[in-house]
Amino acid sequence: MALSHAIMTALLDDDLSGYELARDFETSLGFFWQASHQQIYLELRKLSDKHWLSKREVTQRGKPNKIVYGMTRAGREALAEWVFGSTRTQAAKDDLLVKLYNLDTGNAAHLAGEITARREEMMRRLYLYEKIRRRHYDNPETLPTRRKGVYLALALGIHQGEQFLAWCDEALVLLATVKA
Amino acid sequence: MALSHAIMTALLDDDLSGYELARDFETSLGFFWQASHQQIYLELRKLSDKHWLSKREVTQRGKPNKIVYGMTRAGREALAEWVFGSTRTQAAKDDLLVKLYNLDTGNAAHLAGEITARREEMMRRLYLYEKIRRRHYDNPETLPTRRKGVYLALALGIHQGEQFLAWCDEALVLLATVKA
DNA sequence: TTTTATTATGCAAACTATTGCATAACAATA
DNA sequence: TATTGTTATGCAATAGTTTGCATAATAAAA
Repeated sequence: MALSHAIMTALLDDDLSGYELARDFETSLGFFWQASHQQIYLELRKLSDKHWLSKREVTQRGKPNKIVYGMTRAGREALAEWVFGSTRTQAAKDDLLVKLYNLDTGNAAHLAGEITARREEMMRRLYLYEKIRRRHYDNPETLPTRRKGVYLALALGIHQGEQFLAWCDEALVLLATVKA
Repeated sequence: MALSHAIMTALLDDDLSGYELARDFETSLGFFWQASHQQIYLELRKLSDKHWLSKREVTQRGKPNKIVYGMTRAGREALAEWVFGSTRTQAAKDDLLVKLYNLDTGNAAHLAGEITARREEMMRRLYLYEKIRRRHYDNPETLPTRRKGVYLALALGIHQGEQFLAWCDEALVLLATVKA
């Protein structure tokens, strides 16, 4: 179970509310780990019950109040320990690949459409990635240690993304050879 | 929910028992969709209750009998319909990337070890992929339609895998610059 | 002033997945 | 003969995730 660890990782440097976490998870760490707000709120409560996170209510003007969570000493220790554990590779479960196993003359055009949509989505994402990389991670060797790790995650995202675009192009060419 | 669809996809051409499916899921389709035998048996029962799969007991000599499942007309229709639905991209949830966000001088060596292990695992997998590709998918344009789809899934696996190896090398170089 | 959007948090039900345990037929080995 | 390994299927408990619903404060627009 790693959602809790992903959340704690997001709280390493900043204290955040559930709402802010949910928003941030749509970008940055969320590129590598997604979660709905329901899950995040649930996990936050569990973690603060365990005393791995501290919570405090913040009064706001013009907005509803929020509950801000931050890492405790115990939380940092537990997270650091988790990093030392070993992880199994998890297969990327992707509907699209299962669907491709079902390719026939009737659905080739539909699948080509899905691949085109994925391609566009990936283009947008790569644009974001690249923007972040150029702005904050231009010279990886000179970064402070932790940022090097973040850079590597970003680099994998970029490489895999570019690879995916190339695959989409190959796939679209091959799918075009399937006559309806 | 796509485990049911992955199972039906595996049964498109051959009738298989739960045990055989579980074994096959460790290779082939299983590269893109993993499931434990418990899940598979459960899903098989659900699908045959829905009459999307037929079941029959096969008497064996020298081994316990097995229950073999096969696609029904209704199952094929439901699967074909599912292929036409649209799919959301699911974020690859990978512990390793979350761990990298926690990079520090204390865990750099450990993470390098994990990456090395992943690299070796991917090498073995690529070896398998390549063997399959050379043997069965050497000339994609001339394949029958459905096999073209399978080829594309394999091609993505190969491309992403090679990309991953390159990333591992980059990561190991950068991690080596982190002083303990 | 009613509606709509944003910020903010949560419950409950249903579904999906993992872990641990259990059984049993048969073969091969010690 | 007792143990171990392979084939074969399953239950139960727990954990994790998704979906649908619900609430409420405030701001901005219609």
